[in-house]
Amino acid sequence: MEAVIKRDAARGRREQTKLQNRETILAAARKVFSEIGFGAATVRDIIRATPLASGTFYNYFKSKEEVYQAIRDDVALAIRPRLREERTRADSVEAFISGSFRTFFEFVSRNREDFRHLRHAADASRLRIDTPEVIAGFEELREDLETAIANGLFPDVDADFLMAAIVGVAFEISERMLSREDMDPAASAAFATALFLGGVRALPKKGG
Amino acid sequence: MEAVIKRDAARGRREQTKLQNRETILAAARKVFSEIGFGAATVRDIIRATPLASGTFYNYFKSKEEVYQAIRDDVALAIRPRLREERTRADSVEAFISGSFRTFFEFVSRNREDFRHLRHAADASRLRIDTPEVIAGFEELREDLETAIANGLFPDVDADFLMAAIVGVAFEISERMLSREDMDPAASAAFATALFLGGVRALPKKGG
Amino acid sequence: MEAVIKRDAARGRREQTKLQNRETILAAARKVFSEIGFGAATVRDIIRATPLASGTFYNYFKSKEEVYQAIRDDVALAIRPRLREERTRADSVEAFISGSFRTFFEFVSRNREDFRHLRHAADASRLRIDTPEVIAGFEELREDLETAIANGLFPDVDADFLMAAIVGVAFEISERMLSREDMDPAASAAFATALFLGGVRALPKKGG
Amino acid sequence: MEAVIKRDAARGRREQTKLQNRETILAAARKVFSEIGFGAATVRDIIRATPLASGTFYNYFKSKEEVYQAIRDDVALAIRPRLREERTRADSVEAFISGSFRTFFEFVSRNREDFRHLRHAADASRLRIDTPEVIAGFEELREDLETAIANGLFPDVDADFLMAAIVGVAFEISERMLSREDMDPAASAAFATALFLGGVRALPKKGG
DNA sequence: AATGAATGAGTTTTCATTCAT
DNA sequence: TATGAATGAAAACTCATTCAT
Repeated sequence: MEAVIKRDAARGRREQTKLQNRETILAAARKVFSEIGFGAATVRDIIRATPLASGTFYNYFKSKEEVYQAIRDDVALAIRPRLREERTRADSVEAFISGSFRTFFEFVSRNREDFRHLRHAADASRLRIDTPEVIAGFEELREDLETAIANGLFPDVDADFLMAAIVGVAFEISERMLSREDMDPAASAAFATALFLGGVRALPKKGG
Repeated sequence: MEAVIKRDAARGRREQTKLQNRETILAAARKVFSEIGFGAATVRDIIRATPLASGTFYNYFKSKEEVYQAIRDDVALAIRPRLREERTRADSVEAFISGSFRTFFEFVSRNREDFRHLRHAADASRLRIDTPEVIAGFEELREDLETAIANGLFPDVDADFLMAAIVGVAFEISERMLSREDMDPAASAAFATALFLGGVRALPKKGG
Repeated sequence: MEAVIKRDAARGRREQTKLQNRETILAAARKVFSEIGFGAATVRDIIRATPLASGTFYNYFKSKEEVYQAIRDDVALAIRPRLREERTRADSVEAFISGSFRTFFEFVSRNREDFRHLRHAADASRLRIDTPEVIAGFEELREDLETAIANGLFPDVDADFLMAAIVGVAFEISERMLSREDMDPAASAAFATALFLGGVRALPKKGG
Repeated sequence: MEAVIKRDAARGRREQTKLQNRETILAAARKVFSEIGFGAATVRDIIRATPLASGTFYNYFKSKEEVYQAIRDDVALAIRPRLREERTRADSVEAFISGSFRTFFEFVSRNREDFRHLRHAADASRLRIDTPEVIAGFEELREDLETAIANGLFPDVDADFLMAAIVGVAFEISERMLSREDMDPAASAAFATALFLGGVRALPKKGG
């Protein structure tokens, strides 16, 4: 009886197509990388975050490095069209900047649980981890900025530094936003947008 | 009396050796972290980069995390007074912003090895551990901003968000700067300053 | 169908190997504990007394403490049903007491290796870990005593204390018995039984 | 200034005579052995339970085995006269038995804190540890019994088994007693004494 | 004699990878 | 192809003991 039950469970798992197993591993890897970082992550960690057996991992990937590459590829494939669409829609610096921040802070706000756990990782420590997705997102942002500069939308500035500034402000303000009772993504976006469009003197007055 | 003097001399030498060993370990850790990243580094790697015995490591630190915190604290302790001085001297928004960024990027440039391990190509994860020293540095910035607002130097904006924006831009642009062959702290400071004073449209033209 | 049969056969063999490995480790641990004592024994000692690899130990047990508990549980599981049967059959105080002690000392005598490590000359410490199994055995004894009291078999005494007294005498006399060349469970049982039925003045004369 | 304070603290320690250091180490060892057992105890554990430096240990003892021997010697020296006195005073089986149990349970009751911590050692495990003192006490009890038998006070029974029975009952009932709200050493002693003088049928009725 | 940091051998534990089923 | 236990190399950590002061 018991054996039969066990066998059925096994079949259930087995009936996942190969593609599903691959996706299962990739999803687990994304989770693990975002939680403890690529360097500290072990193949065991990834397998443990999966219902699969350890040996199965090696049917799909040779190492965690290969998984990493696969995630980068997947993400790039999935994200590029959306970003391209947004980018072509922006017809001004204002639209580009405010659209980016609004989207980002709303995303953070909607997925607050995913972000918050990062802050409770180790006792007094804060971890900010660049998963393959995040890095790909950064690269995409730079490409978009370069395109915008080429199109005359932006002045001919250092796209790399500008990308860094946007990313830095986005992440740091997110953390502040997450620590507040009345999380307000619109206000956060307004603050960051004003800063990038006119500097500190253009910032909204407090409680205004 | 004589015995006391002797003992004190002994203690002096001993304490110095202790301090030197601590520095030896910290230096080795800085090297290892910057070479292979924090996540991938092991305590063994650190010990191996040292002439000391394995057990000796544990006389000074409990884990690589503790070493990391010590490095961060050292750095924060070194830069905080300089930043504070710069900001206290400032009599305009321009002086406050440009002084802060100039000091910060120059410090990062001069201590590039300590900062490089914050993010390394071989390791896709970025670890930012906020030790009490680091947090205190952030708080100092906020306090200075609040004082500047009270003094009418800055408009009455959200000091918490502004602090976050400054910190985010400083750290992210530092990383970009560190990854470049021709590290140019002055240019980095000019970029960040221009952004905070006038927004993207005030940014210096590339190669300008 | 065929595949299923094959798989089940495989599982059967695998499960058996697992069980055998577990037994191999437990046997090695019994040997090591009885030779050098529980406190002084290391996981390495246990592994070394085994043809298995070091990592294999950790597939079965987390620590030597866990091995110890497993041994205790095995023993308790083996003896509990016999004791219970003996006590349930008893129709007099004499039968209850003498049956319990006879069964216990005979069991100890037959499984002397499992019990010997409870206390060993080389180790001055005696460890008694009350796993759920062992505690359940004690509770069973108390329940049986309470039933016997309710049935008028025993006077209305403190069942908790009486249980403690029986357990204490059983374990301590076992240790003495195990340390003797001519282990004599019948004599041990006669001694304990006489004590519980008539006190020290009813004890058998030495060598009698 | 700080150095001076340190030096004074050092002098305070140094002014302990050699004998005091020896006693300090022995007391620490007794504590450690009773808490984690001789086998599991390390020299480090003993030093840690001391204000002394690690090297100092080796000025007094070569190993933990040597400490153990010293404790046994000390205890034997201190306890023998008292036991001899008690033994010579007892002029009947009743006096011997009831005196022993009364003394023991009162001792346990008065030192409940020392005994209770044994039960909270490891989560669900109970440890009973024979320190040198305890073992010496057992041996003394056996000698006393043998003397009593020789004097015709006790019948000619197996003194080793009788000692084991007394010890087992004393310890197990102590545990039960310690777990009760209304700890009553007199009642515990009465129970054990009645058992040893007349068997289960002579036990006091519950609540009587 | 007292100190306590250094040592490195030894123990504990984890991990990537293999392989029989 | 999936499974998951076995493996043993390597990492993490502890310890008894020494020795310069």
